[in-house]
Amino acid sequence: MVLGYTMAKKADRLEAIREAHSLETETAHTDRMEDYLEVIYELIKKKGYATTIDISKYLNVSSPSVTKMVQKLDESGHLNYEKYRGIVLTEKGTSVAEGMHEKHNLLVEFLKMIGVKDDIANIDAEGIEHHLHPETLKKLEDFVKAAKKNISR
Amino acid sequence: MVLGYTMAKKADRLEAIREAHSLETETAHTDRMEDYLEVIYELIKKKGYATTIDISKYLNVSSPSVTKMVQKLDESGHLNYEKYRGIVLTEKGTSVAEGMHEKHNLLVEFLKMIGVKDDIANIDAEGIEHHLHPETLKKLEDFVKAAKKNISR
DNA sequence: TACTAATGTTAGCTAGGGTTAAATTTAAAA
DNA sequence: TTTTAAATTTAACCCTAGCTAACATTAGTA
Ligand SMILES: [Mn+2]
Ligand SMILES: [Mn+2]
Ligand SMILES: [Mn+2]
Ligand SMILES: [Mn+2]
Repeated sequence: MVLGYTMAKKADRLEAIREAHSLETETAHTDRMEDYLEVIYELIKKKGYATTIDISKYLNVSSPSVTKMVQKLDESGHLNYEKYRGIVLTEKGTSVAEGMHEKHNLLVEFLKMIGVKDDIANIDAEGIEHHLHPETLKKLEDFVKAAKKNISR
Repeated sequence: MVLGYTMAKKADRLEAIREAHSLETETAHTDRMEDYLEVIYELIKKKGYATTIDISKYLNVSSPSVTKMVQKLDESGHLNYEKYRGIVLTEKGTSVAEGMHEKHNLLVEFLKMIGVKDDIANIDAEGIEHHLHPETLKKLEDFVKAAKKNISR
């Protein structure tokens, strides 16, 4: 059964929190970089290119903030940036962006499934998408898939 | 049925992202403040008091970082702080901390339910707990409650 | 082609949250 | 009660990510 689980003895909450906070981030990029990459990716997918102004519009930040972040993403190898000319995602940047897209997708799908309304599902997905362990992602996928199957039965 | 939902036409992802990023935070406290309050609350619950060193240990930060944040939390009215003496959570601080405790609880419970292992559930809960809309929280509660009922049937 | 409007970038500043090194204060031991 | 050790705080920094104002470039219009 999907929901077969056992109630573990309530382990020390503080130890769990300590464990959670003691992890070093191995990703080498920040949540905010992920947000920018996500938007750049969606813009390129939709219009073929991503302008400073469009990025700033969808992230609700000023254009200088976009320029600065784009320079940083160029430095970190997530995209190639030519001043005044344009942005191209690298393999690396595309991979991160696609990951965000999938996570966001999955989360919205799940949230809507349990009855959360569309706009709120998207708002929460935007926050949660940065904090999913691969294992969690996998289990959530399995769950959503199984739930879909049950519905269409 | 718990999982009755309809597949909405895939609305523009960019618009959804824009909507999500256009929200002003009405909470007046940061995610990090929430983390500190959570740990302080758990420490006091367990030992009766929360020292600088213990807080630093469970958040994996240096003691000066703790002192600084505690000063800020005093300023914001979440706790009363007496230099070198100690910390007492106010009504306001307690309320925030209890909220974190509940959200963390609920998330771990749900994640374990779908098969995520204990330690990873806690790690993800620690990240996600700051990004749950009240509506999402409610639906997740309902879901977990319903799932529990089904198991014990 | 010359001028103007739109777009993009740079400069300089802010706030949040973190660090290490150097005081202070409190607690423990002699 | 003095001396030493532990805990805490302050000082002086760092980095991320944001902003406004000013400047530079590109694109569109006359
Ligand atoms: Mn997203
Ligand atoms: Mn996001
Ligand atoms: Mn937590
Ligand atoms: Mn947390």
